[in-house]
Amino acid sequence: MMPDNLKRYRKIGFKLTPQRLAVLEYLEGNNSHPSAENIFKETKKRLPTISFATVYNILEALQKKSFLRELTIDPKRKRFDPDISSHHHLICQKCSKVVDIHEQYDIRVPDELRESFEITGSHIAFYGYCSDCKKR
Amino acid sequence: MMPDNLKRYRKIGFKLTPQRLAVLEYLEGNNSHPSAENIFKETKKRLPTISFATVYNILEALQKKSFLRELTIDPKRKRFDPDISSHHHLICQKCSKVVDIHEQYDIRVPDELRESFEITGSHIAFYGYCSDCKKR
DNA sequence: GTTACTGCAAAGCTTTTGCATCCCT
DNA sequence: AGGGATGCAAAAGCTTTGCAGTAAC
Repeated sequence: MMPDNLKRYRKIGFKLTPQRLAVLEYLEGNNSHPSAENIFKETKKRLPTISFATVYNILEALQKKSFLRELTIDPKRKRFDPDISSHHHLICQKCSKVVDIHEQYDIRVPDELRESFEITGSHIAFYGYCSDCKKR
Repeated sequence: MMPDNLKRYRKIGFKLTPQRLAVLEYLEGNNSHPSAENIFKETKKRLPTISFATVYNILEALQKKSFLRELTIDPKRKRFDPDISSHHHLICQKCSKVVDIHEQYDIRVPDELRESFEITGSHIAFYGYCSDCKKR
């Protein structure tokens, strides 16, 4: 609970409740790409009364404020990423581990499509097997 | 029910039941990226007794035989694509319409990661608003 | 005749919602 | 003080499963 972070959290522009602080602190620098359940279970350790609905509320609020990104990369569930810088991901098809890929790729939508679609972003999903899983 | 297709369907190597034929024919050349519910409702028009469980069974069987691809691009539900050639997609963030992007992109995972991960594939998701939705 | 598939209903997960209470600002 | 956030429980999707009956090969 370093005061530096507190300062940043205030800038999000929403009420800083203990629940929100718990989620924010859990997400701080977290690159595990947790699911809502992961976040619920971990924050529950510090704040046993927190509810699932509150966690979902907080996650949605953080997304609206652009402090959190929802990943559509795991077929089983939504994953969340507090790193909102432009980057891509690699997911293990067996254990669902997700790792970051901070690499710049030159990907542009063909002009024909640009005319009809207004593009807002892009994301590359790489699929494979992590070191733990590839050895069967 | 053109005989040409029937021939191809036999090569899939599974029992050709009326339910499977209905799904296969619905998917034939279909580039609407339907959800399981779409597929269920459409095949039900021709085969009113078909059940949801059967549709899911068939979709899973087709994936195992590599005749169908499951898309993890719509946050709300799984989408299916009978086009198994390597290509990418663009999804409307408002109406969830998905369109194909058959364009070659040069995307490679950094070497460091290649060492630990065994890469099996990749997919680019572009996000935006389609012509119907961008005019509010 | 076998084996695999279907249909039904029920269950399993993940995510959302309504609402009374509470508490951050 | 007021408005927004929480917690609970219930519901709402989407997807999966078990199993008895059935049909494709």
